[in-house]
Amino acid sequence: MKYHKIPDEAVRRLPFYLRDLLTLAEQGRKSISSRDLAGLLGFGPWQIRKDFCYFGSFGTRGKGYDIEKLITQIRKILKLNSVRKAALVGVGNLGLAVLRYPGFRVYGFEIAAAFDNDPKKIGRKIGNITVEDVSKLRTLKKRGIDFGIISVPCAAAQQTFDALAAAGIKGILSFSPCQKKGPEKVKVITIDIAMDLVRLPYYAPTSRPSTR
Amino acid sequence: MKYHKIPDEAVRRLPFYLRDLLTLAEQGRKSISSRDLAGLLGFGPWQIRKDFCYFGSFGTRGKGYDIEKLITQIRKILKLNSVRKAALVGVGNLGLAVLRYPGFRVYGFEIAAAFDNDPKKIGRKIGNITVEDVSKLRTLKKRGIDFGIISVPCAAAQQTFDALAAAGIKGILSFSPCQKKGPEKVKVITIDIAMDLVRLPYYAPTSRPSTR
DNA sequence: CTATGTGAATTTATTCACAGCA
DNA sequence: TGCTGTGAATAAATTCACATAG
Repeated sequence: MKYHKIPDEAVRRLPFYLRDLLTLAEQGRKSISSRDLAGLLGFGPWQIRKDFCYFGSFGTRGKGYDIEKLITQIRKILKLNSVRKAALVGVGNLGLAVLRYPGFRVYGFEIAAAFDNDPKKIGRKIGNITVEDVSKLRTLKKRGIDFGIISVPCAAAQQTFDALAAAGIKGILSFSPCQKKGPEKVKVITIDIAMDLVRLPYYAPTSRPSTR
Repeated sequence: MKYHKIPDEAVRRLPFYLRDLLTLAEQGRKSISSRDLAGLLGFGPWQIRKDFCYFGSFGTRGKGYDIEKLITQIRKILKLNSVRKAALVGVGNLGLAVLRYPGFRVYGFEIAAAFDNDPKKIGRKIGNITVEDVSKLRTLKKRGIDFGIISVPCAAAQQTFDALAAAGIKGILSFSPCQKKGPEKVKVITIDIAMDLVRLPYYAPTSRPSTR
């Protein structure tokens, strides 16, 4: 294998590979060919072989890919080989949904703390997490929490972002479009549900106004 | 302007343009140059001019783009020029967050109905929406609801998807990775929060295990 | 003289096609 | 023979550069 700058698109696909491979492993499946995996994911076998080839070569010719080995490799590439801890800021409905969602664990991710500025919420226990005051954010580094999730109202997003950055957080997943990034080395991924929802009508066939 | 097949990436960017343009309009701003808009969005002015050029030419040379006109145009392109209605299925924490989120209106989108299969939730009122039994999904078409949002547990995702498709829904935003698409003409956009969260460590600088 | 609109150039990503290993 | 690994070919998207309109 030669050196390649890894396409961002390939990195974006890795979690999806991991997701389906974990399901396969759970079902007791031991190995899979690029063709079959492609079938599950809905794109071509080339894509899969090409993507894996950017990172190394961990298949067996004539046989396919060993699922366990592949999972280990992708985890390593994504730096999920040891547990990653994230702090959630903003315990509203969305925050609660994230806190209660059990699905991060399987990827090696753990929501390890939750914060809010509402006294009525502080102290409340959700699962094994107790909601803390946002002023405690500075303790994150000490606690080995490197990632943050922002689910606060728009108006509070920028200051939350700044506080997380100041706390030494390395990456942030934000549900608010309202923090316009500062001059940071913090990786930010923003999910704005409206941006996706609003795109549906464009693709809808023969869309008619709902005014009938 | 000549005919162009519109790049999917350009379509994906349009809602973001719309978002920032709406903010500018709200601030009373009347026009903006591709350079300034690019500054807000974090990419180059070429991108913006190129994207708009795929759809027509609605700027004024030497002057910039008229914000109101641009908003109208983008709305038209995205087929958001009349109100679009969506039904939410699955009133859990995530569903509630979506129902309570006031931010879709400004794009011309309205959550017009909510469904669940839990008798304890059916009949409950959230804002001006009353939660209905999922068996009522077949009434959607009649009510002019063309889009669906799936926020049900994984196990129920496939049947929810099928029910929405059977109800004549044109597009679906799903928060579940568990509906593997059938042979449909329904456009599906899936958001899997884990897929984004899990990507953060890859980009994090000098990521160390949190095991110290 | 400013800022759009758009072909052309460049970069990036996808798809192909096949050599080579199990 | 079957399926991977990977250069080469193709397609797509981004960036440039400049003619052109206001």
